Amino acid sequence: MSNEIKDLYSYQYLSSLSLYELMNLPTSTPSSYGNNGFVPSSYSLADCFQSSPGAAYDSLLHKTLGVSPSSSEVFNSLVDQESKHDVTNDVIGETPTRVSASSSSSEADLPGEDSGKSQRKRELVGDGREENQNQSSKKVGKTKKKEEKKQREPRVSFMTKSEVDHLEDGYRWRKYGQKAVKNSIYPRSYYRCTTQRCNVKKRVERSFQDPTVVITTYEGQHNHPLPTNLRGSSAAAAMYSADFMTPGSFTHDMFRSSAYTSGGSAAAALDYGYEQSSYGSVNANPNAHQEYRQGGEYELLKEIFPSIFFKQEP
DNA sequence: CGCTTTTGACCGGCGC
DNA sequence: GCGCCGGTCAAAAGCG
Repeated sequence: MSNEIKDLYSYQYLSSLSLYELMNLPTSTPSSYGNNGFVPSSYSLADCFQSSPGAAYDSLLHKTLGVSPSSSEVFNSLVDQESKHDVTNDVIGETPTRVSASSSSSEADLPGEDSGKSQRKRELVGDGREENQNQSSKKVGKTKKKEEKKQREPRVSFMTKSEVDHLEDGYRWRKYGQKAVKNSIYPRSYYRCTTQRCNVKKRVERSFQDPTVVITTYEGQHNHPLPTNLRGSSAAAAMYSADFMTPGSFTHDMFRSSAYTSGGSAAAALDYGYEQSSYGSVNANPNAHQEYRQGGEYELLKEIFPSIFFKQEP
């Protein structure tokens, strides 16, 4: 894990990138980039990645940083790294491979987190949640464990500039652990979705190199809509609910709304590690602090890769 | 009182 | 085999 963090820090961050800017990314390569700023109203980042994720990233870098060939290497190195991993495409559906999530591998950085030990506890106790986890980690044999690893839920990590560690994303989370992070003075917090039979997890940690940056990693897919009684942001809840009703209907306007609602921005990366993460800085509005993280990043990701974030009940 | 957070213990995986 | 590390558990404490 420490190596991954080092890798992450060695990557060049995207800077000054708002969601709105992301929305305006062209789908084509940088060479064809430059249509006088015209952007279709229904344009979405999902379109961008789905049509040509690599080109999208190149364009993104080109547009936001004013660089192209050298910074493209940043992305390429990510791709190379990712190509070593075992990507489960049936889980991620339409997710493009170059920015895809993986539900597996990462054996090195993430040892089986819900394997034998969880069962041990389950046998001793056993509440509703663990009963659910039982479904995914019932078998304990070594081969089963390996299979389990391969079937690990896809993970999505991204970085966000925020003053608060735990960002409001519309769902309710319960903290179940906190660990010191190696090579970092900031701890990592572990959260679980509080909804019954939903075992989505997320990890939150603050970047050691840039303390203004929060690294959030989601794992798993919610099997339920967003809670309507979202604390602190009924507007966000309404937006999320609408989003839930019409997955994939994300439009340019919605994106813009989301960006401004969240008061920030995020550039997402999918994988099981942080090495693919990049972030965009929030707009430099000193008065926007209280509006931080009303939700946005997660919804953004959910729109980009709906199959990862939302799993319909059978 | 019910829910959430804190925190030390514990476990499995992995590298040496 | 041993130690390190990431992840999880669960009792206790905190909070509204």
